[in-house]
Amino acid sequence: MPKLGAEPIRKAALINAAIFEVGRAGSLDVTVAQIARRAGMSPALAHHYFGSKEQIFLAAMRYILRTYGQSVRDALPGRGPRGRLDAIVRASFAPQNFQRETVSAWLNFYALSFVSSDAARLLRIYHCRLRSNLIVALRGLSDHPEQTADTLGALIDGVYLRTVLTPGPTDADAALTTVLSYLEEALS
Amino acid sequence: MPKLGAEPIRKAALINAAIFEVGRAGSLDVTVAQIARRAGMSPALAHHYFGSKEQIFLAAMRYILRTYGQSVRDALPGRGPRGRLDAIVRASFAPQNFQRETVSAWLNFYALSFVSSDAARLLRIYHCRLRSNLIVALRGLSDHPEQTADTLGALIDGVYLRTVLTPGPTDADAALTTVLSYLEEALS
DNA sequence: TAACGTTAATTGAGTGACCAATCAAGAACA
DNA sequence: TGTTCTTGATTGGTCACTCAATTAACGTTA
Repeated sequence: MPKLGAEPIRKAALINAAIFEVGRAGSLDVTVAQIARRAGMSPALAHHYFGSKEQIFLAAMRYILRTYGQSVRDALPGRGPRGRLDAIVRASFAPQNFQRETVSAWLNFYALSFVSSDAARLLRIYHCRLRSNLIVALRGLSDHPEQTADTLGALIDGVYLRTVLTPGPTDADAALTTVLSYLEEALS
Repeated sequence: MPKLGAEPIRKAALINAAIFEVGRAGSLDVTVAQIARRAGMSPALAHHYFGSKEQIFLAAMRYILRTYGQSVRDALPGRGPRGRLDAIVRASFAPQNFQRETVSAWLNFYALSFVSSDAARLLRIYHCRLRSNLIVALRGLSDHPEQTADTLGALIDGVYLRTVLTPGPTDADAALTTVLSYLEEALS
């Protein structure tokens, strides 16, 4: 049933499936066959479009990064410095970015950066951008914007980690409260 | 060269090798052959003593947990509440517990808890114990000991994560400073 | 518009590599 | 002699990746 223009649709389906499967398994140890099956196609087709499993993972990582970056950018404009700060933090816990599978996949892609230099590059870019966004937003609010930014970044990662590890439904509100309370203390 | 009493020595060597290899690879995706080779023996012997790869991982996880718990206990006695708090935090960044490979292995064993219920059990016990240790130590120092304990726990995990991801030598001092500065702010 | 060649989409059936786990057997000690 | 230690060889299974073949859409041209 070959309809033309299947490529972007198939690729998107594979990326979603990869995020879901990695998130579900809690590790990168998922087979191309699993991903392809969830995306509703044969493993051969997945290889046809992406060439290798690593390329699927990298595309998924880029997708998550892009989605996150977009939701930060959407939330930024037209507020004071404190508003910008809030926006960044809130974006980290917004529903699109805080599904259990997404967060779990995200953490597992961290691990990919040990093996793949492409993944390491993506991650470094993301980290630097988040850090400089935070530092800019913190200027004038904190006495040591850089230290506060580093603490805040680490805290967000840690909360992600614990969210994934805690069984049951993810509680975005609790996570957000933890981080915002820290900010409240740090900026007063 | 069969000398008697090799079992504990061989097991210890395998546990060390497993931590090192998992830490180095940044994932649980290491073969029994790799672990055995680093420990200076054949893969068959590793299976002989541990039965399965999962058992090797679990033993390594227990070892890390025991070492950490011991260094906390060593540092606890004979101080005020604030001293106890410091002791717990400092133990987390003490040299035995803060080698890059150890921290990396530790984070990867987190992931094991998705797959292995034994690993999940170990992890839950550790988390509860750390949390209650922190809450007790925070009583009288913080207005909301539980919230502070959760934030502190997440922050430590996050700092671990970032330490592993940052290339170059691990900087225990910087990590410690980040966490202690947070405490300073939170308790004032 | 009908016939035809080109290209995209799709998969079943491999292939080769790797790996966890087993086993039988040898070697050294008590 | 029996027990512990040790390993080479083997097995069964899994998986990433390839290939050849099929099907259907599209463009072209007579």
